[in-house]
Amino acid sequence: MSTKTPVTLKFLAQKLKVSISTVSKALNDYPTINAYTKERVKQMAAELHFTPNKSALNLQIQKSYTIGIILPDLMDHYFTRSIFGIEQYARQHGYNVIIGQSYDDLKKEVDLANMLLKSRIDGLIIAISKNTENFDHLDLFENLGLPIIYYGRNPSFNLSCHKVLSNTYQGCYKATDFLIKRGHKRVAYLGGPKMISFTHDRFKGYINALNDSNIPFEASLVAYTDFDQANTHNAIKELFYNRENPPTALVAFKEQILFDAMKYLRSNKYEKMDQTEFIGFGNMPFIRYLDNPPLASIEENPESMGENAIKLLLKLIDQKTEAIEYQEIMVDCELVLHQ
Amino acid sequence: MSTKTPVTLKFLAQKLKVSISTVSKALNDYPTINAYTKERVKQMAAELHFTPNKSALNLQIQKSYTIGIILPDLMDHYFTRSIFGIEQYARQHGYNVIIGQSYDDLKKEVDLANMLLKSRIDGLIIAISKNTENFDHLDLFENLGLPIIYYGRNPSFNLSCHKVLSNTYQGCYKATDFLIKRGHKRVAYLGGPKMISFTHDRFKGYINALNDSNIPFEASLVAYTDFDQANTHNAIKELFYNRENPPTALVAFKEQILFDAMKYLRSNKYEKMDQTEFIGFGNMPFIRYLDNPPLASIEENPESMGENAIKLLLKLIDQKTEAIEYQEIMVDCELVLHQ
DNA sequence: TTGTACGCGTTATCAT
DNA sequence: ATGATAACGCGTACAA
Repeated sequence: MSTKTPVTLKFLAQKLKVSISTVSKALNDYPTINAYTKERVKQMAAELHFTPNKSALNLQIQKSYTIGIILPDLMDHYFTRSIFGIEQYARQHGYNVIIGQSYDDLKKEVDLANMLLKSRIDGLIIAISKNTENFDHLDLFENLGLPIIYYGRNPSFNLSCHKVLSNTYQGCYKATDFLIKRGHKRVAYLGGPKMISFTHDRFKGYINALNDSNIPFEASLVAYTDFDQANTHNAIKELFYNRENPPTALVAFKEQILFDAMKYLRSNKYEKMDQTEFIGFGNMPFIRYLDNPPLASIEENPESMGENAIKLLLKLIDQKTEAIEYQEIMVDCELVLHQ
Repeated sequence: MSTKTPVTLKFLAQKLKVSISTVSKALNDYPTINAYTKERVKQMAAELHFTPNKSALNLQIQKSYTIGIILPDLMDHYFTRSIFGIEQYARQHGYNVIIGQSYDDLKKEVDLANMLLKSRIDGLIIAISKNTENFDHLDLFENLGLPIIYYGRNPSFNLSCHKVLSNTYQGCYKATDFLIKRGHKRVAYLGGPKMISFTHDRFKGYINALNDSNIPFEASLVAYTDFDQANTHNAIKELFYNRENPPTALVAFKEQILFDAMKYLRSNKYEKMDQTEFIGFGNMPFIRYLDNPPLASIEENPESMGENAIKLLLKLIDQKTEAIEYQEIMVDCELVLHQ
């Protein structure tokens, strides 16, 4: 009861008075092993709860059947949901998954990458931190022949790589177009941080939707913010106050930002609140708890993005052939109505 | 560029024309190795980006420096936040962390446990699924001498084990007492599923707070629900409608439930809404987006719970001595005001 | 039908 | 100061 002897093939072999390889073969159903012997071995293995040691296996087959995921933050439902898509498919195909959070900190991201390197993962799926401009820690993987999929966040600096991203352009086009079709002539766009490429992709969707409906673009209907509440309030002041013609609809970069904006307008008793319609990116689950939810959400389908990422990754892992062309997969967004 | 030779000690040794053990010792700063040799070896190792193979190390030292976490769902901020506490402390002490989601499904939980067993983790921290009544898959760990900490969810059926839990009794007492001190004579309690022990622990806190203030208990001020919206609406009808003296304050099992309740009352224009005060368990981050937030939240401090769990686990791992007494750690809750 | 021997990458012990 | 060897647990080619 006190000093545990680990249950290994060797241990089983000694107990059964056969050789180690007989035990191994029996457990792996080798046809050359006597049925009775197999029975004895399997019986004893079950009784003692034998489980093959993964480290030993990895060492032997030179493969870990493990893939790594690095992402900024599990508190962000976008990423948490993406894991669901990855995990499902990975497990079905015999792969395990190690998740690491960088907390949007480059140093943590580098540490995680090195840890995963030591663990000899077979491939990596990563949503880079917002400060990742140097890719040395990730290039190590490619140099070793380990495939990387960049997903969820666009590594603008790192052009030649596999990417799986939400089609944020299409999502923003769809939302803007939807608002126009509902009769809005004055649709505003509230963008996110300007360093993030998605901010500009979405802007393109916005402006193309306007163009396609022959609505003239008006610079004063566009403002930018980040995840700081005060900055969002300022942007909203710009867009909605001290002007003759405030917008009648708004498309926002992220629902977190949108909710700050809506709360600000409502608590300041913005008089045209009831005639103004709002759409943001995210489709967060707690929208059901809001007394006055936005008109709709742009659902980015993170699960599907995750699934696309893992599918591509496993293809690259299996394909021991020469590296295939770099892929860029875009996952379409949908509009989800709340009212 | 095409057929990668893995960078191992052997590979380095061949390149440098020294023995494998010299390389190993040089990299590990053995005092017996010539300074110049060390330099040469380290130089080459850095150049070729050598990283020791974790599987080989694990095999050799019979320890993985990895701990497993099994929890129901990363979409639940309570668990996601608990990871933060675990990760920080674990990494500081040289341990890695593997996270697995059971999605509250016993079969998935068993699969995860077996996977972690194969991976030869050094210990496990688990929040059991709501269906976990049989503990065979977890007893395997204890039989192997691997410590388990049950956390976040109370395994009522499995008495002799280490537990780290939120002190839900104390939290509910505090909230109820706070409401009483604010002048409320009629405080209601909306409990969660009756199978969950926390439901009853919280009830005890509620009723003890009443007693300590000499407020008579009234059965009609207590109702139960689960995470289904319709059931919550029914419970709220019971508590607030068709009666002379509805409660003037409510303590709810979980904020998800509380928000459903508040939205229901508000959208039905419950006339005394403005004089009624609400408190729920959770302190969810999106409360800042609500136009009418509850009075306060009971903050369960999941990070601290995670940290307590990992601290105890590492103590048990290091302590190769005979198993110490089973511990039950309670993490106190705090009241966080929103108005 | 079963057993022996080797190698995966690493460290530690014991030569040299 | 350096090198040879064994061991960790496993699968498999080859020998018996």
